[in-house]
Amino acid sequence: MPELPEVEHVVRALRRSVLDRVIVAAEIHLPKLVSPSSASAFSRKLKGSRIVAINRRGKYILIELEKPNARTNDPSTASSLKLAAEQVLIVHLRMTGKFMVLTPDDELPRHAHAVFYLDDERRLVFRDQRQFGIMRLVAKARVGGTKGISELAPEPFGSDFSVDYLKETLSRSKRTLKTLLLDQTRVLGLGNIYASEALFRAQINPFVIASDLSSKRIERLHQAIRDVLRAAVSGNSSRRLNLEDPNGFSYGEAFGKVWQVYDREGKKCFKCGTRIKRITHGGRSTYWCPRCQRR
DNA sequence: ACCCTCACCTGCACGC
DNA sequence: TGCGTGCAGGTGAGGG
Repeated sequence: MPELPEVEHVVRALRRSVLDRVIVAAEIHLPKLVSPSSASAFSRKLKGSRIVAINRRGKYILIELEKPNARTNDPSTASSLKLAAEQVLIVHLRMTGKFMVLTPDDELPRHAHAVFYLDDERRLVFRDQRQFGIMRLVAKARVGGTKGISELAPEPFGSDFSVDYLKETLSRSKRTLKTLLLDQTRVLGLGNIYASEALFRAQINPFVIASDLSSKRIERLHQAIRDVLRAAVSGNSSRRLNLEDPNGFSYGEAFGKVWQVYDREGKKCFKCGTRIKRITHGGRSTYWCPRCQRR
């Protein structure tokens, strides 16, 4: 149930463990994972592809693949490598998607919806208990135009995500801050945990209407968003995600970490001692300190 | 154009 | 023990 920092950790772990490997075969056990592509077409396209880069855009994982052109029995095309097809495997983990790497002796776990056989005998497995995760295969040149990715807000650590950008964005919305922070087309990278955490850090009430926020508070919120995400990305680097260790650190329990407000309903605010509140709307919980985050 | 509600799934913790 | 309910870190379709 990853937000941007957890996805970043998955990306780094994938790089450490499968970069430069060739996918010699692929099995898709849950057709809707790759819909609207068919499972067989998807597997066929992946087969023979080398993993040449692994990146992230928002919460999407982008696995760049190169597949040598199939017509290698033509002796006149000695330079067939130049014709390598560049594809990108786009993966979104949604709530429960996870990657793991299995050695030949390992048994396939439950909910293993995709299995990629690598050229070193290992298998890269995608598990997803709730089956919300998605995979798409697109030509490299078309990644930026892919629905879902093309609408994303600027990367939170990039210069495009400026105070001015946030001011402009908030000024045009009548939604509450909590809702707006979850909208990846406005502010990128936060999920339900870090949205609450960022608002606490900025000492701003989650139910304030976006366009009502003062300049001073917008600046605080901007800083808080970056601080919260940065802390989660770097704070966990001491414990690396290891896709090959089933008992190892997984991002779900990443952080034996204590949230400031998330999941702390009824507990004392670390700052002022007031009991943390929670309400649910639209099926999502929002946590806040009614004293530190007054309206 | 915007925003809200619901749907997509499985599994776990809880109360009766 | 079993069953019902609510909840879980994300998004997208569909409708107002």
